[in-house]
Amino acid sequence: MDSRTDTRQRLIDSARDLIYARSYSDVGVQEICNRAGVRKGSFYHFFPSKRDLTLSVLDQLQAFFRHDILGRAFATDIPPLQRISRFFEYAGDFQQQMQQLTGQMPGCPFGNLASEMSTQDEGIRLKVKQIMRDAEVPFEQALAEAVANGDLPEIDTAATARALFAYVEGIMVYAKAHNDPDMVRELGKRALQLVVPERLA
Amino acid sequence: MDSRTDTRQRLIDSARDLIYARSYSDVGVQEICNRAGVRKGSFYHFFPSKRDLTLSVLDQLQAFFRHDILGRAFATDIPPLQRISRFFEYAGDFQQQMQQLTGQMPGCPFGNLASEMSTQDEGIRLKVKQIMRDAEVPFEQALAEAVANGDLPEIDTAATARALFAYVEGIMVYAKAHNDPDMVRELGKRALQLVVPERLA
DNA sequence: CTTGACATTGACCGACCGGTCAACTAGATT
DNA sequence: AATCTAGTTGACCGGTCGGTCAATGTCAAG
Repeated sequence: MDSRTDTRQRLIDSARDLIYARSYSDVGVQEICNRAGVRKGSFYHFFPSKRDLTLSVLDQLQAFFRHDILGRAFATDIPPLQRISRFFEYAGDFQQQMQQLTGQMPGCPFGNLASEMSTQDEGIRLKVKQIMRDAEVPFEQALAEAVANGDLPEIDTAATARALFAYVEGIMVYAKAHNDPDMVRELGKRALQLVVPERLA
Repeated sequence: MDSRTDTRQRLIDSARDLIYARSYSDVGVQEICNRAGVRKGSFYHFFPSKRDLTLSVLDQLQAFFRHDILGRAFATDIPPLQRISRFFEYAGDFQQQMQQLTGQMPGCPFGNLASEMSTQDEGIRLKVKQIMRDAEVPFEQALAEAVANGDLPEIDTAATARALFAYVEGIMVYAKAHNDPDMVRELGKRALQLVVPERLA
């Protein structure tokens, strides 16, 4: 049981690192196995296909994102709107760490897979879509709390949270193309402007 | 000379269609040649590599984007801020047309390649980065015109234009993951909120 | 009519693709 | 000791990868 979970987990970790650093199509099953120290035959004992492994990778990435990024950013030790700003700081920190480790800015693993795979694999698209929807929740909760506090007028918190997370994804693509993690923080400073409803013609 | 440009152009068109619909790594040189009706040997007469062909594809996509999307959206027949709103309408229209043709929402070809290739090919990354920088220009010009008109207070037009185009990219990723072109228009309605500088703590 | 440049062809390269499979090992259960 | 099961192994499948190359075809300028 121990070696079972261990081999399986090493395959997930290996695939996560390789696919996040490059892309789904560019990484082969053999290479994933090499990095995990697993023979290819064993791979197919644990996963029916490369695609299914990728779905497991997404599950674990979502768990990490939820607990270590969203959870920390949206902790209730500061006022709700400041939590949104803190999320962009943490996202920038994370990208900066990745760049120091690898020399590259990998961007958002979910956005990357959405861009590459949405037209090719409906299962992956739906999983990424659900991850994005779940990511909206803490944004919406923070907005609702700000409305309750009187920090914000009555707004459509769901639609606003969605716009905020779409902006997150765009910042990641933009910063990745520029290979510049500082852009995450710089562009993130404007995020709160998306919060207040239409004021311009 | 005629057949030269013709074969070369057919290869560019074929690669554009295939890579935009799927991804760089998933499309092979042989498949590009098949669709173009060209033998593989001829391919390497016109392009030193698949990568170089992709750079040519990007050049032509940029020309199309500049003239047929940005040019029309930012025409001066309406006030400057309305041109920004019109851009999102046109972007949504284009994605909807693509979805009707193919059943899929391909998103932004530049953002797609940025996500997939930025960590893998510096030449492609730099070209996409430059395309994005160029795309900011009409946004910035419209903002400057709005400031001059008194429709807008004095703002950092360059930084605001950048935030707007990052938002564009995010909308495309988000709508692609949802396979829903309507999201482009819905989320686009919030774009102008990014325009006015900080008003919230 | 010849020359030379461009264009085209198809065979070929080694490597790799995702995936399959029968045989084998090891450890727990009876 | 015999049985069962999960795990492991390495050979193997047909097909494709990006790219090379020498031979051939085409056509216009001299």
